[in-house]
Amino acid sequence: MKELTIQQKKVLQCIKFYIKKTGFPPTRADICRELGFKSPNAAESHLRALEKKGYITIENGASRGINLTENTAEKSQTIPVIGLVAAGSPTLADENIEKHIPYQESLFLSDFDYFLRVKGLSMKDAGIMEDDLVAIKKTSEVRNGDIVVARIDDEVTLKYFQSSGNQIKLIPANDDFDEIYINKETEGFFIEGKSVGLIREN
Amino acid sequence: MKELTIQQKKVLQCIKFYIKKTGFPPTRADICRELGFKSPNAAESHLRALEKKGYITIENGASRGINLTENTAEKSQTIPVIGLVAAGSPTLADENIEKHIPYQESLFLSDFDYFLRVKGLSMKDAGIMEDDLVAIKKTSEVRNGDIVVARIDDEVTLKYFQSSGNQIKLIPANDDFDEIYINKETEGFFIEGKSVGLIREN
DNA sequence: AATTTTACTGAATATATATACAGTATAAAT
DNA sequence: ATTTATACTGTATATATATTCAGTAAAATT
Repeated sequence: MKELTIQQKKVLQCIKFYIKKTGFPPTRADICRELGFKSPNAAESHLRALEKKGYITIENGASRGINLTENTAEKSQTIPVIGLVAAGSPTLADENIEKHIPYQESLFLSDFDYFLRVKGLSMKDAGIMEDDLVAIKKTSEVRNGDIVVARIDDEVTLKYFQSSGNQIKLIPANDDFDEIYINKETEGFFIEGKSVGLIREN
Repeated sequence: MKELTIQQKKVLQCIKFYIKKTGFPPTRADICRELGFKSPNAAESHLRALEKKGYITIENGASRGINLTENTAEKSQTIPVIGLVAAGSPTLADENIEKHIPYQESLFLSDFDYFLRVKGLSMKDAGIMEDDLVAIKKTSEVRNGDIVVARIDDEVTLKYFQSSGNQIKLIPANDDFDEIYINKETEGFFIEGKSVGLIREN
């Protein structure tokens, strides 16, 4: 979809906000009032631009006849589920995506970017079992004690994070597994994100 | 909320359908067209009746200024979260409800009735930790190996279910806890439901 | 260098729309 | 028995609203 200008984005935001607030779309005059325009034609032309770029549809002749396009309306988005394969990075590349599941805002306390399908039992004492879906927020800002998605070359794992200086410890929650020691500057080492929630489908 | 007449229900349904179809509420004339009325005042009076009964609000002077009330709009339903208190049944009585969280259809494989907030670690080896939310489907039809919500008098617990004949075993997933043996016909024993999923909010 | 797009003001207008008023008739509530 | 609510038709109208036309000016594209 074609990119919007800053001003067009403002108008689109204004429409969304107005619908959320009132339950019905704004008139040209309403948009002018909200954004400080002095002519209804300012709103009109922006609306036609948004229509041309596919963000809204306009029912000609109808009052408040603005309809947000499917892509535009943030109804219930979907979140990708990514398999935790031993070899291969958990990127959002299409070939790694197992499926999409409907996403509900405020499902967890923090927002997140994708679900990781857990393989193995290395985190079982943390209550993370095989086939669980762990909600991952993409970030490299993690604290000691966080459960993180760490990549070492092509290997991806879910572990407790513990650092002191340049030394990083990746700690499993299972006595049958060993801790991993690694240096911050090690080539091929990267923190993909951290766990902010979990779903078990049974 | 006050009951609606058949005709008023038709009008309300018409409004909902119109919004779903077009993205904005209908005019009086639109309602007349949909329902075969010949006077805009027919729609007008029905709208005022719906307003009076609290199903919609009307912004006076605004075109299409109809807004569905919170109860009326079937946005995303909410599911109650119930605390697993040692004494006290996990019924859906108001005093037991901790909060409501937004519900997304097909979040789990099966549908469910409420979330149970887990206290204690008696099921930790099953990956069920303190404060987890276990999705419970109300049913007494459970199979061996199911994780069930069992009530014994006023005590409510989450355990593995195992039965042979009249003998029932409630098995914890933690060596520090003991199995519970009980008879099917025991007074005060009841299977409230079974677990069909889990959410951890971190 | 010429054209298109963006980003408006300002005025004018046809029409879409809410809404009031005048009736008619039946059912329900007080 | 009387009032109120339901369920409309039919007419009328003030105004809310979309939309066109005439401009101005800067930025982006071709």
